[in-house]
Amino acid sequence: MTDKYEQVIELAKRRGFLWNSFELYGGTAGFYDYGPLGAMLKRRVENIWRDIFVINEEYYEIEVPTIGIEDIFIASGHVGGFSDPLTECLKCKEAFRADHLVGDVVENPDTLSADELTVVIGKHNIKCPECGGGLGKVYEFNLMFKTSIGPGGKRSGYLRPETAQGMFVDFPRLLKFYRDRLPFGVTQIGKAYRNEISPRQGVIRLREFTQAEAEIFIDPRDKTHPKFGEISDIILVLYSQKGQEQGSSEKMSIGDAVQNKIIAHQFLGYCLARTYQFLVRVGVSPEKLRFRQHMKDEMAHYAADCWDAEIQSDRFGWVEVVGIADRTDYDLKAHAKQSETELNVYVSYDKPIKVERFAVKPNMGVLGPMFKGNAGKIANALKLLKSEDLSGETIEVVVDGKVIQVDKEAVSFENVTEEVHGETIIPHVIEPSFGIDRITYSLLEHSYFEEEAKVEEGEEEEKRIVLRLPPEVAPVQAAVLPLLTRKELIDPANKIVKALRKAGILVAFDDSGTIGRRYRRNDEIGTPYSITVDYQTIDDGTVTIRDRDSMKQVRAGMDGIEENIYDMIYKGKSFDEAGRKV
RNA sequence: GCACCGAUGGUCUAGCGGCUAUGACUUUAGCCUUCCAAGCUAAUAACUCGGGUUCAAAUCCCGAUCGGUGCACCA
Repeated sequence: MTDKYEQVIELAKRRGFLWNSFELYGGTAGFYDYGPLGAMLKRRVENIWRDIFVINEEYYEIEVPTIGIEDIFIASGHVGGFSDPLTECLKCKEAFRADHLVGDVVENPDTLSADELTVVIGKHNIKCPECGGGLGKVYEFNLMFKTSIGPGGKRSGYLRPETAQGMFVDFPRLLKFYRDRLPFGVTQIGKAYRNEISPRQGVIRLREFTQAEAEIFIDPRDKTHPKFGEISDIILVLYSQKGQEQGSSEKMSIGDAVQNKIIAHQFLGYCLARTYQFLVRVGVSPEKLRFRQHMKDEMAHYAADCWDAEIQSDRFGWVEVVGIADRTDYDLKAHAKQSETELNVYVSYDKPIKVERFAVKPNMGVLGPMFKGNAGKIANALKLLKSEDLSGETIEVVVDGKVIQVDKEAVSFENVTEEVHGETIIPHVIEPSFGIDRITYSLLEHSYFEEEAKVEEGEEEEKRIVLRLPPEVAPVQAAVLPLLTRKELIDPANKIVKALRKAGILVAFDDSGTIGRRYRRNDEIGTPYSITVDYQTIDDGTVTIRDRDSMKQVRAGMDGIEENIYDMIYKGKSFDEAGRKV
């Protein structure tokens, strides 16, 4: 079976985009190398992501270690949730928590190691609860790569299973950086690691992969977005909870989807729109892209709403490439608890509100001489009393476990009206999380075309492989080709190469083989423009520029060629404007 | 992790116990060539790894690794 995955991977290997890591030693599943062209392609994808989220949304990028300390992942739930001892039924293959199975026969099963659990299961002859079959050896199931920090192995560390936690942990610093105001966002592009039991599907499921994530901290009472109007007309294919029950997706504008409560709120809708724009810009086909809402039972319990961007691939069907979730205040609360530090924001009201409050005022002039060193503690205790505590003849407070009587003279109290200017809240987090490797593979697949090509009538059609990458992401952006291997053509070609490089364009010079072969070579790696130097160049200083997709050519001046090409790549200048038709 | 199938130059492939291991494409050097791959000459380059059977293993057996598919797991 030759499917598109195979064709794309074959091309990727052959031309230096992507291949299995450690091939020299036989390879290891779940790891892929990006070759010279692949690394460049991926970097360009990341830079477009930066353009959208870092530059245009002003969600500054940070970089934190890929190794995290244990506390972080205790808070995030990865330590507890991702390290269960599992055993499988040898007959029906069902997997079970081994510690749960031995719960009736052992005091504290969670303290036992996998080997010990295996022994217990054997000794008590515990069978599969489903079918009564025998159970296999118990193994630890933990998605995180564990390591130790420093000598002695006393401190545990983990390779992060997602980049998100680093941004939550830095919340107090980031809040200061953004001058104590909501909303603000922060991003990170980096590696994450999951020790998958059996990674399959090539580059789709990796043990080491690149995530681009944004964590946007917003006021939970206001989930509108100031720029919602810019994107509310964008039409997306939505595969909502309801749609999934009915088995159908629908096209709908983001404005309508938020209006009809299909998407929970504006902020989430806004993120969906920017995600759509990003994916299409890097080369994903819009007709092979949809947004699927998580079903209630698959959504994390804390999440308010969650949508995945899914891309259709030839072999794997719909593949999740982006997750966009409203994570509420779950993460900040978890880290606040684990670190015993408040993680919240003081939010001012538009107008101060008036609040009536019962206020106790201890008279320090009396309390001081009376209680000396204890006076401060007693005063604090008094402040907590309610009006009924103060109505009796004597006032009693408890300090350090002792009941102390305080003279009424020493305390005054009244109802006061106070102005309150704001309150402390825990922000909610909106998290768009991108799988860069999956996106990079997907755009390769969507760009890959095999077609029958002929330039002129009467010629025989021949197979042409072409990667229709957007010029902006193409790893090689221009090829400079002397028509023949002659010095008088090579010299001007070298001049053009220099000019293009100076303009920041990645350019490849190629004078090997016939011109046709060189065009094909460049088609295959997605080079959008080829510049050919011929004998007319010597006469009148013009060259031909060939368009990868249409195979059409225009004639344009050698002078200013770098600007000409640059504008086509980055400024949307059309190929027809680049020169005179030939 | 289980079951089944597979693994030969960069890529695709022939090979079914006995050779110097097919062939094509690619690549490199040169020739030819005035715009869409394969005209000429030459060169480079492979049996996944480890064990076993045999006089002899790319070929048969066992194991490992990697890849594919199904189950399980995962998002």
